[in-house]
Amino acid sequence: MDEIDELLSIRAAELYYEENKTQDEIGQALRLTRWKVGRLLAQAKQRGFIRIEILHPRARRLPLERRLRDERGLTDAIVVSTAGVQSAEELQERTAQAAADYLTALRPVPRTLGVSWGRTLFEISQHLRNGWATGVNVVQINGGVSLNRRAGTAAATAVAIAQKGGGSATLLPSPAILERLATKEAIESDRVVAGVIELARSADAYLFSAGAADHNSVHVESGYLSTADVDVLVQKGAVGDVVGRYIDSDGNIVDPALDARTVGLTLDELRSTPLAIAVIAGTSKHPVADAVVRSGLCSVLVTDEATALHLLDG
Amino acid sequence: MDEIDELLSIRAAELYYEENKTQDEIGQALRLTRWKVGRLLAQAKQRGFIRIEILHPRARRLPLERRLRDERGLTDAIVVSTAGVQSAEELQERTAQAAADYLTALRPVPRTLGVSWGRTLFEISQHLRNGWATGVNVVQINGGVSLNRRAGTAAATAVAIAQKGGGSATLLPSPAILERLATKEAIESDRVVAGVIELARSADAYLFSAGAADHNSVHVESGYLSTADVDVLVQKGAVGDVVGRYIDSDGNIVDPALDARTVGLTLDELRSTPLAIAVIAGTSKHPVADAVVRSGLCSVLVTDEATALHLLDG
DNA sequence: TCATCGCCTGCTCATATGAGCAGGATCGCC
DNA sequence: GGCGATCCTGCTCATATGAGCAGGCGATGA
Repeated sequence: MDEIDELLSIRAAELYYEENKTQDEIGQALRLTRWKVGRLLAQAKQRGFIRIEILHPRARRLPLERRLRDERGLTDAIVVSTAGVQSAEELQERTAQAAADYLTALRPVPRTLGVSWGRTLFEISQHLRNGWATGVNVVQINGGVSLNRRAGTAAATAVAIAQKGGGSATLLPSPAILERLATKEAIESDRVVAGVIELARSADAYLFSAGAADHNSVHVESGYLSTADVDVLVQKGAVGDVVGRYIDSDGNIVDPALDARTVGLTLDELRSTPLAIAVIAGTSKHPVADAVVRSGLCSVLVTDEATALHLLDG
Repeated sequence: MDEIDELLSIRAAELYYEENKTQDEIGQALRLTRWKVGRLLAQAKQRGFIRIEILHPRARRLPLERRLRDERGLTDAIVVSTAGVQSAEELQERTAQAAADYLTALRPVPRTLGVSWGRTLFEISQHLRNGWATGVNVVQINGGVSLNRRAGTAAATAVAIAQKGGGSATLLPSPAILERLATKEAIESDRVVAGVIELARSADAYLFSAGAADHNSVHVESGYLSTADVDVLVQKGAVGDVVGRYIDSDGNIVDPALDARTVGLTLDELRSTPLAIAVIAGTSKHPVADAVVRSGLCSVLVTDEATALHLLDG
């Protein structure tokens, strides 16, 4: 296309999209046939001169979703738009809303849903509507008895999801990470705990997020890890955690000893489930999102536009 | 419209604009009739959920142009898009390009074109193509013999416009501002100078820019005014200058004594001409652009999107 | 309870747009 | 300069979209 056609296609686009003229009218104005105008418009679109954006907190990016499915082998993907987002909190909220929408629309409705806990999961629980499902039982898939004043959000999350879905919650009565391996093994052999974990293994679907490997982690906030612990993990290559287990950029466990002290479903168990829904948004989580998707930890990903682009770039 | 319809309209817009589905297909997917889909899309547009942008350096904003004509009484308006502009220079370039395009397309072709000088005018002269007109004579409308090393850009501007338009330039051989009123009157009574000014008065069209009242002014750079002089003018209410004459926000001369020492067409002469093309772009020129348009100093305005919005806001 | 109003729905018909094709101009290549 | 290949143009026809309208539905007030 030469420069004249390029300019004409811009003029045509202005008249078509901003002035709502018909291609025929544009043809008369620019002394072209209407077919030529149609072709100019098609070229303007194809060359990216025309940008159409859907500006709405609930808007999604279907082309990115398709690419994630096709190029990253996901069963499904939900990508929320970042257009007009002012803060990280807003992005988090949009993503949580989308995850809640996804759960609500999920068919067949899972009878048992395994959930992790954290800021993202809590927000999802808040965005679910009463009656989002009828009779969904929720089971925690990793340890979540908090050590400090934030105690209870893990439980509150699972309970809220269950109650709003007309079912009940089964909590995993255990810390996330234990100090000694022996204690962890003792807890896991407890009949109640073992039963919960067994139930968790049998869930129809799993919903979890991932944490970045930084000092803002809920594990630091909850007192399971110190900032120094996190620094060590990062040095060993950790990019973040999934259900309390820290992974490197290939999705491998960074510190097997630490992992052995972590209560809950293992990553391999998660990987082998047919419906694992990961909800991961925000710039700080790009590396861990990448690891999760590459190593097949989730079959469904709910994320934001920027993260999706990051995943597809590599 | 209730929330359900709002969400549906977003889903429909995604499928329509991002996935190129027909309204009928969308209807099947969302279990709606195609008419409902059409209405949802219309509402999404009307409520501003859909934003269509034309991304191109040469793109214009026809709705803003129309509003400037209708609401600000301009004969014509050219508004360049600011989408994707990185720097003030880029904006300046786009606007100069648009001014050059406007001149080239102008019908009837002016036989004599009066021009001012400055950075904007120089850039316009550079963007004009050889043969943009056949036989346009150019005449300077304000004094432009520079006092320092930048000497010659005023002349170069007029000459370039004339040469590329297949005509010749008539320069006004006088400084822009003289130190003493008597000198100014003496120069204006000189036969050559008087002849040039007479020719300038008879031009078919005028092309000029406006300067902001700040220390970056070409008058400071050229040595006609000191930064202190500018500060005084600003204190008296100056928002900028047109053909070397400083005006306040109502378009009135700020300092009549200074104005009397300024050589060239007066503002009232400019106001009474049928075709006065002002080219004004950039945030720093918003106040002076406002004054120029409000006081009827131009009949045609070439500007950028942000400036246009500023003009229409008030 | 019922009449009335106004909005919404799904239609018909007119118009706008896109797909595909045959002829012709243009370009490069010898 | 001649020749073929390629691209481009303007058409026909099929499809998609928008305007406008009649009927139905629910809300509202007597």
